Amino acid sequence: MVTSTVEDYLKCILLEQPRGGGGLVSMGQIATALRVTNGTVTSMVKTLADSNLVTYEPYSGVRLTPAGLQLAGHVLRRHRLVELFLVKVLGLDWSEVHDEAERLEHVISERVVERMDELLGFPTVDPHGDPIPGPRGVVEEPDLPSLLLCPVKRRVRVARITDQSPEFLRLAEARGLMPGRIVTVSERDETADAVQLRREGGERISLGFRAASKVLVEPTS
Amino acid sequence: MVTSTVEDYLKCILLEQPRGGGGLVSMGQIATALRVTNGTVTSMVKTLADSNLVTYEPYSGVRLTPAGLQLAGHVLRRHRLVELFLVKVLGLDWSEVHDEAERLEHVISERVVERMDELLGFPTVDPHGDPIPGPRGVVEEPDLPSLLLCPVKRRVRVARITDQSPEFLRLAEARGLMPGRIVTVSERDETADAVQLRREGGERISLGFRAASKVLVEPTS
DNA sequence: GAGGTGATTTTGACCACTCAAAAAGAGTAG
DNA sequence: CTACTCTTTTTGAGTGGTCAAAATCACCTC
Repeated sequence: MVTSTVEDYLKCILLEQPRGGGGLVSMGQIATALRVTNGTVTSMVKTLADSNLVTYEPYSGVRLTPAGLQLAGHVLRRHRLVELFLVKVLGLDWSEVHDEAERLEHVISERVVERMDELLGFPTVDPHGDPIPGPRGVVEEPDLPSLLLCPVKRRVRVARITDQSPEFLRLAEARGLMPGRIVTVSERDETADAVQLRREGGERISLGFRAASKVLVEPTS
Repeated sequence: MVTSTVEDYLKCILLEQPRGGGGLVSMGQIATALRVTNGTVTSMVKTLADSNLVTYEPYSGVRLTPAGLQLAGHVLRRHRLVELFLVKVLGLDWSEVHDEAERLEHVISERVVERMDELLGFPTVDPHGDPIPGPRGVVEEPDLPSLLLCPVKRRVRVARITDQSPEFLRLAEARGLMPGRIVTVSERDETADAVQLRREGGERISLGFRAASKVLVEPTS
């Protein structure tokens, strides 16, 4: 039986694992992300390995097996679909849906997932711009630049916010930095640790480097 | 912390407890309903009593305290609202929503409950005709006669189906016995254990006593 | 190589929930 | 009152998940 704790570990490993899927995820990473002690992770990871959901190399880290990857992908699919559903259908704020989805992702059946998917028109991204894995649990995370790395003085479209905390999301919303919005980076000041933007319509926004790195963008077509 | 197991026990006691709320619920009743052994119930009930959610009289039974009643009422509210939501908004069949709601009732937040309630227009009954407790968790279960006890040759309205099993619900649907439908009991035959009905529109239906007792009706106004 | 530092693993314990089986109580028929 | 039955309670054990603290390992610096 796959418990919701197991699902949490798998999803966590999927999210922590470096792009491409080749790398190992350390116990400490998982422990931090899941707010659990190191020892707990070690023992849990062993049972995951016993179930062939991860390969575990002591003192080095874990990697998802194909089975683990698929399971994690399905959990992530449910999570992101639920987030979008809560925003679009139930009218919740995008800053409050993460925790809710964190619980719902473990209990909704495939039937319900299908219905939500249909009702939402088979969406590809959630309210934060995170890609929604397909029905087979496969995700592809496009490699987008952040406001810290994108070309200057070019119109770009906000594509994704990589910090799910309510605080940051509320800030992003207040600044008009939701997926789909068009902005232009007018200047970056290394020593001042500041990025200056202009929103379509003219409003000027200033962000620290740390915040700017959490806003991913794509070129306007 | 109120675990979902605790919620299950409380909801079960609420549903098993005789109308009016005065009576005691036995360990065996709970064990059967929850598909758990007697010993498990005894020990669990003790911890519920320690948390002041029930009063426990050894060898006799349990009764919900006001705190337990309120908690159970909230769980039931979530359960029934979710059932209706799944049918009305997600288009699931009324025969498949019970199990789904059984899990969802433990994880949805008050925010989500409020939104669902609003979206559904503050409904008072779920798809099976079961009354939905109010925001304070208070339920009142009207005392309705079944097809076994209602007046003969009088038009009555189907109000509630008291068997949540998919099999029975599918049967009821096939016979057109959903809440709101108008029927007339034309005859009851004690020895044949059969109840004959006529649906509005003329179609004749035959039910055994056991099945007939699961369909509650109210007089047409 | 020899330490030292930081991460990892092991150990022993605990909590919530569960079962199977044994013990004890309640109620009934004679 | 006795015997029998049915229910309830107790006991002992197991599972999944967790922690704190001790032991161990890997790696970097000298």
